[in-house]
Amino acid sequence: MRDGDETTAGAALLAWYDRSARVMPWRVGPEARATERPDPYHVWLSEVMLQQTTVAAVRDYFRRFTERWPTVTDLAAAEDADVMAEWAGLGYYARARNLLKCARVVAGARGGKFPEAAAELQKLPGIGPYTAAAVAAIAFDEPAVVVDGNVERVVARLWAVQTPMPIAKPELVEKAGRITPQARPGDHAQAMMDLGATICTPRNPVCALCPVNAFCAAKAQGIAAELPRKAPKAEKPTRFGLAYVAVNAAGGVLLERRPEKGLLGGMLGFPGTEWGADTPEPRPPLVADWVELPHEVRHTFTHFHLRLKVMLARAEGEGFTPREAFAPADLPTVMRKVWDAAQAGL
DNA sequence: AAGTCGTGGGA
DNA sequence: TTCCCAAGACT
Repeated sequence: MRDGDETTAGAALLAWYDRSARVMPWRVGPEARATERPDPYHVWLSEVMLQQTTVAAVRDYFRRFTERWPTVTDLAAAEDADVMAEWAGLGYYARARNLLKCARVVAGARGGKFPEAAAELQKLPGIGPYTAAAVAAIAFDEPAVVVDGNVERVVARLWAVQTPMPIAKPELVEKAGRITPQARPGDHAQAMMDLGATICTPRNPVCALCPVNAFCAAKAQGIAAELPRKAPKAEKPTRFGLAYVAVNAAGGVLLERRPEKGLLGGMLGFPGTEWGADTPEPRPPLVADWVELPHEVRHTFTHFHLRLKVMLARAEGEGFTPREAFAPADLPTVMRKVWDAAQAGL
């Protein structure tokens, strides 16, 4: 990309977007774009769900949330447990806790209306630099500089930035600002992200189909696939633990609500040991005839692998969740795997 | 300011 | 199987 090309490249990108924007439940279609503004609640909700999460994974969650809670005021009035259960399986559960906090601020102090400026949006729980800029641009037409992983990659390639991530971040933000137009900033941001998701992909970018390939320094140098550069990742350790599945005669299940902070914070789970470097000592939640299941559960989190031995027993006692109040879909995935494993032993 | 925090799909 | 990683935020 050369100085002066920004306007031309931006126009080519928008033209491509008008042709081939992907259809998503939270987007206003091209036919209505001239007359209809996106619902800020929908934009915010989708952007929070999309943090570090693929479009394919988000779609059904977005539909269920908006069907169940059509407005931010409805969401603000929801029970915590219902929101956490609806979020179960999507991951990064702090997002759900902050989502609810944010909804309650907006529905309360702000009378149900989101602030329109990126600087104000960023003060709300769960809204960082990216999400604030994205909501301001898409919902409120502010020419905010929207920088996510896609934009970083596209910009690094357009300017052939060799600086490794995350050191290159400020430089990439500055360059992203150069191609951000005053008009249609929301469509521009979504165009950059669509481009990164479908053409300017991490591996095997399809430069031949790229609407801005004529301006791309990395393509000219034949190094598009190598950018952005990044430091090698640390190896993931393996942790070990025990999980206890107790079922009573009525089909009730022994579950516990995990602490608000930390891994799987605020979610339901089976009682168990800590997860450490070695197989821990047994620590059953109640006295029963525990049987170890033949297959352990394996699950990988962001920064460690987990192997869980699953202990199963039929037992009676206090604190069981009644059969009709328990849905496996309300559990985070690792706990749903434990439940699935237990089914084989029942 | 590095570490923490999920998951499912693709290569 | 294993690795990579996706529309990041929080501490």
